[in-house]
Amino acid sequence: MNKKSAFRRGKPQMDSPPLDQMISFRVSRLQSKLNAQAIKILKEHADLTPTQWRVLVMLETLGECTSSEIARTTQLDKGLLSRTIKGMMQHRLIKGQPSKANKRHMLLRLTDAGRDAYERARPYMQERHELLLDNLSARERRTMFDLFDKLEESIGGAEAAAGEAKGVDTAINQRPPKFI
Amino acid sequence: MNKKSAFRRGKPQMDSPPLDQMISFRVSRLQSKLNAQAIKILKEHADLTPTQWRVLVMLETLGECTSSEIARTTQLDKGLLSRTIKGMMQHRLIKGQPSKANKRHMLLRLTDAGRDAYERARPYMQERHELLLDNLSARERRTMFDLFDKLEESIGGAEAAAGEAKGVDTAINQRPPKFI
DNA sequence: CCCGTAGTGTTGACCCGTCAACATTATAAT
DNA sequence: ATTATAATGTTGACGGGTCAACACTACGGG
Repeated sequence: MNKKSAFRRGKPQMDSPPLDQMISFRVSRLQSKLNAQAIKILKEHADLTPTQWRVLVMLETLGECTSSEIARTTQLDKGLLSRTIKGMMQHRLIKGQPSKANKRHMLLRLTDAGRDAYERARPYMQERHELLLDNLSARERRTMFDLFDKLEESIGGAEAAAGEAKGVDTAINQRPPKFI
Repeated sequence: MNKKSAFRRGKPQMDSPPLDQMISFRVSRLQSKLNAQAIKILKEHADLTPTQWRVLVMLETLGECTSSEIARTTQLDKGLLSRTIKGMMQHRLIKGQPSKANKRHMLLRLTDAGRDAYERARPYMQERHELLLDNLSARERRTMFDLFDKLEESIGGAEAAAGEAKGVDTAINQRPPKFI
């Protein structure tokens, strides 16, 4: 006997399958939709990818910085960033000059073309963001980022707690109590 | 002159760069972390991928259904589902028999091995979910799914509104049964 | 000064999710 | 019945993100 919830399959609309109440699944689906929307807007108005857009935002804000600074701030993968930056340089959206103070660093800056692309996309991205906010109550808006923070923190905490056995969190050799 | 916010770059931790206040970016980062956590748990305890896990959850709930039913309910891509289901059949986690009523349909059901895998992973996935909820206040918990719903709805609305310009609708979401 | 360690950025390999095209079958229209 | 249209599921192609290995540089302690 199944302890099914109150929905049954069939043609008519079914309400709230169990996955809909799982945070991870909802975040994943929401991300897909947001990402698809962003891809479309950015491609249409400035021929950018979301990651390129994020790099532009960071450079616009920081003025001049390195790849690792962006990686730390955004927590984006450094490999992804390396390729993205390489592509943006080939497209002349940014330029990089080696730092004489630190030979490992590549100091990145926007080109005029980069700032152009940013300014072409910005109003649409902003409008989209405000559209997202418009449908939220003031309270929901205030709660939202707290939720993001707390959820991310929970994951970090769980990671740390699980990895506490060993110094390194390579994470593969964590014996389950049983099974496997 | 830049209208920078009150954070400056440098070695010490910087607070709240502009991307941190963008919904799409935060959802994307949160999804990455949640997904990485799920991948780890599922691989360790049941050798499943997140998509496989979701199919198991749906089958456990629905009892018997078709790929398209899962696609409609979860809004997962039908191509992704097709491959996932094929893999799960090869691993004997599910079995499918062609429907005699509708030759296009493949009726899917859990095997014992599939139910086993589900039961091995379930307690850990549940524990993880409760851990996520534990750090949220009751009010935040109540607000969270409203936020998911409203944000997804905003995107759908924007898609429809923006899509009238061009015929194409990019649509991750398979159209839900029309009837409305 | 030297060596071990940590940080920076590049690259290759890999997997997953997305999209489009397609064959097949069901359904609706006339 | 015939035909057009929609739905189901498969497949190939592609892009993007993740991970690990690597080379190179900087730094700190002996």
